[in-house]
Amino acid sequence: MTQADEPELVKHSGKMPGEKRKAQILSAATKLFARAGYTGTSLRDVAEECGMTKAALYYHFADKETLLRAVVEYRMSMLNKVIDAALADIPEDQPMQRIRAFVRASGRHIDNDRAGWVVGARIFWSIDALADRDAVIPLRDQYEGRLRAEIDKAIAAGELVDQDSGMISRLILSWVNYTPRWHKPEGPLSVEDVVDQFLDVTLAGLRPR
Amino acid sequence: MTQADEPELVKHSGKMPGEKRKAQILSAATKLFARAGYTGTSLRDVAEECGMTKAALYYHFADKETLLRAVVEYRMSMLNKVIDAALADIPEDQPMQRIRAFVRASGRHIDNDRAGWVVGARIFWSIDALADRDAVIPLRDQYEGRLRAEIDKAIAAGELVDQDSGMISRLILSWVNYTPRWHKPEGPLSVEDVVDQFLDVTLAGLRPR
DNA sequence: GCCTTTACTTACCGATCGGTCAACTCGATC
DNA sequence: GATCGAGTTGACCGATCGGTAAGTAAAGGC
Repeated sequence: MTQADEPELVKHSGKMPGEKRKAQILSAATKLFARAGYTGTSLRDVAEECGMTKAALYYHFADKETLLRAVVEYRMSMLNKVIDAALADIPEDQPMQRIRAFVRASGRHIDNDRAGWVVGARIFWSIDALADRDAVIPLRDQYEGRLRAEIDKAIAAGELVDQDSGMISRLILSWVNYTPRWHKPEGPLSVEDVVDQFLDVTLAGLRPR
Repeated sequence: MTQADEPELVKHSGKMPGEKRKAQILSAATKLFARAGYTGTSLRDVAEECGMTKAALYYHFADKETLLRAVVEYRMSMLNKVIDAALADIPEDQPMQRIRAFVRASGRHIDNDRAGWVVGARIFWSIDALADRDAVIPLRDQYEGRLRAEIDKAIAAGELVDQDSGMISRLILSWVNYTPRWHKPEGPLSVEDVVDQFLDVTLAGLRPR
């Protein structure tokens, strides 16, 4: 599921069954795209990281853009699964608890898969010439919609001030998305810890008077 | 000072005095780096945008990295000037007002020079192979230090809860830096308006009980 | 034993990249 | 009007890019 969980996938030479190879390529591409950017990563780099030839990549993916899209689609669908699992435990009528679960699960996801997050949240959306984002946009909307729905419910229940829920969700997603830009994994606080603290401040600032 | 203020600089062919040409190149490079990224922008693109040849670029800048560094140094020093000017009007013993002035000036700066902000805040720091960031790091520290100093004063004065000022400044800079990622210039709210609203929420959440 | 499919390799393509160089233009200086 | 240097040009370099063509080793079904 995460980079850290797939150590056996790197640098494996020789033939591999298609699905396993595809997963390995996705993992390697995620890592390299996150490190050097999309245009800064060559397909030779990706192939070498997998212990294979560049030409073999084209057996599994049509071209470089398709590979990038596959990386992002995979990571975004994983994120949505994580969010769904986190919200499943919490009653529908507890929007404040569900907001916290959303934020914590997002932080945990970033802790588990930083490279995937970088590619999915930063790199993918900043490639100007990228054609056909159609498959990924619904995945992003699903993620953001989960949060916004809970904010709306919290406002309706009088647990948050009656402000535009779009603005509130963008405020929250700001520091969720920005944390890995400065956060160092080796520090005492995990990303999950940090966003939990930030949520305390933000929710306190949004409490109805 | 900003992209919008330099329309006469683009596509001017023929000879130009060195300083003016350099400013034009910086402006064009800023725009193109922001649009397509560093590796995604070729020096031919930059030269063409200026109405000159790629070879002529090398008369003004040693290489591509030097050009990027020059772009970022220029934009960061402009940002620090804007911040200094905004803080100059406000008494030293009013840290909360000074925090707001800092945030508003940052938002205004983003409104005025989005491309410069994108290159300076996003692209520059994500180029992994970039050597010698030494000239820019102090400029960034100066910017962030301005905010943190005011937060420390506000905490000491009992106007903010006694939490780690580094975390508080990172929380604030999160949504300041993240706003241009979703904000559309043609909308009703400017970046300055948005960060002003976000500051209301955040400061309310940090008020001592 | 044969044939198809899967997964891959070597060799190559044209385009473009960052960067270099000798030669040129042209206004200012004397 | 010769000189000089700032600014620029076009032609070129080796390297690398994304992508392709042709062929092959191994595995599985029949």
